[in-house]
Amino acid sequence: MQRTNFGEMACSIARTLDVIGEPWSPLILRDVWVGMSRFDQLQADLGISRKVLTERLNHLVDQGVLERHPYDNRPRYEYRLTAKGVELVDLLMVMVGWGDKWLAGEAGPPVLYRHHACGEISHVDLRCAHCGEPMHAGDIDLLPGPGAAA
Amino acid sequence: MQRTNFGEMACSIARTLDVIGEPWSPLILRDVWVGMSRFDQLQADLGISRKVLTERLNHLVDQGVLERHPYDNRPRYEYRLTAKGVELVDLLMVMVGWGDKWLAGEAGPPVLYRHHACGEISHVDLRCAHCGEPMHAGDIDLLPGPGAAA
DNA sequence: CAATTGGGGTTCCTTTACGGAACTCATCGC
DNA sequence: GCGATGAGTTCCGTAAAGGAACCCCAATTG
Repeated sequence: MQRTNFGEMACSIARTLDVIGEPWSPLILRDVWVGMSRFDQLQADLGISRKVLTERLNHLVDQGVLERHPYDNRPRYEYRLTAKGVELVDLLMVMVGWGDKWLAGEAGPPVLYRHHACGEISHVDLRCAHCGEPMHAGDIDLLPGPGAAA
Repeated sequence: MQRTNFGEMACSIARTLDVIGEPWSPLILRDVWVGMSRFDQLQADLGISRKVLTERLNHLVDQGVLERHPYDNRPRYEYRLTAKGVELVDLLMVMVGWGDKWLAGEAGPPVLYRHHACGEISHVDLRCAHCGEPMHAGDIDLLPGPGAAA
């Protein structure tokens, strides 16, 4: 398919896509997040080809998003989220929020979140890390940062 | 590529990927978000093949994420975000946040956000829509929802 | 009024990557 | 010793990305 390399672009969106933008990668993270951690489990749950699953897991491990943990004396491994990977779950949670709102249809959302702090069924909302007020597309100005392209 | 159809899965992540999971789609949304709206502009800025750009734009319009607006008497169009598309920008903002933190390196982030409400350079944080407390991977329990697979 | 330009796509061809099934390899438990 | 199990690898057919060339139409330009 001869895919363009997004990792070289001066854009954090493109760079993030270089890590998890390939087909299946977000779904693999989702499964690992909810506790599915072994090769055959993932393969069966996703219905992904074993070849592609191998490629994706290697890439995610290379990128420091997943870690391989031996769990037996044999060459058997579990995949776990690293700290870097755990923070990617934020992205998944936002995807879930958008998909629940715009794509779930009559049946409603497939999964609900209960928030530990308040005990309620809820979902995520984006806030400014500085002042705590809502922060969405129209609430910001974009400025060139230090890593901007020359 | 004979890609698996994510849209049929009972998972809001998979369904969202069905809308914007193909290569380039998030970058197209980014460009439209920052005001780049015409075919040739997008093509030149992204370096994407015209064929693929055509396919992606059609798909995003079909999915109700972008709208085509004529801007001349000739057949000339601008692409704009719909309400559904504007809310996808949340996803982009979270990707930026993660990429800035984990992938920007020495040079620092390529782009900065100034939040209108407080005037500060900031970034997004995920909060519970119900109680306003932080809401990340470890702060929730997952429960089956009404649209769960049988 | 013919020639050029520019936006917005098609068409065609080559290269890559996905899907699926079969196969390998090492180690247990029996 | 013998099948079962986990974790991959190999191989082939097909579909999708990349790239360049081409097309259509309206408005300038000379």
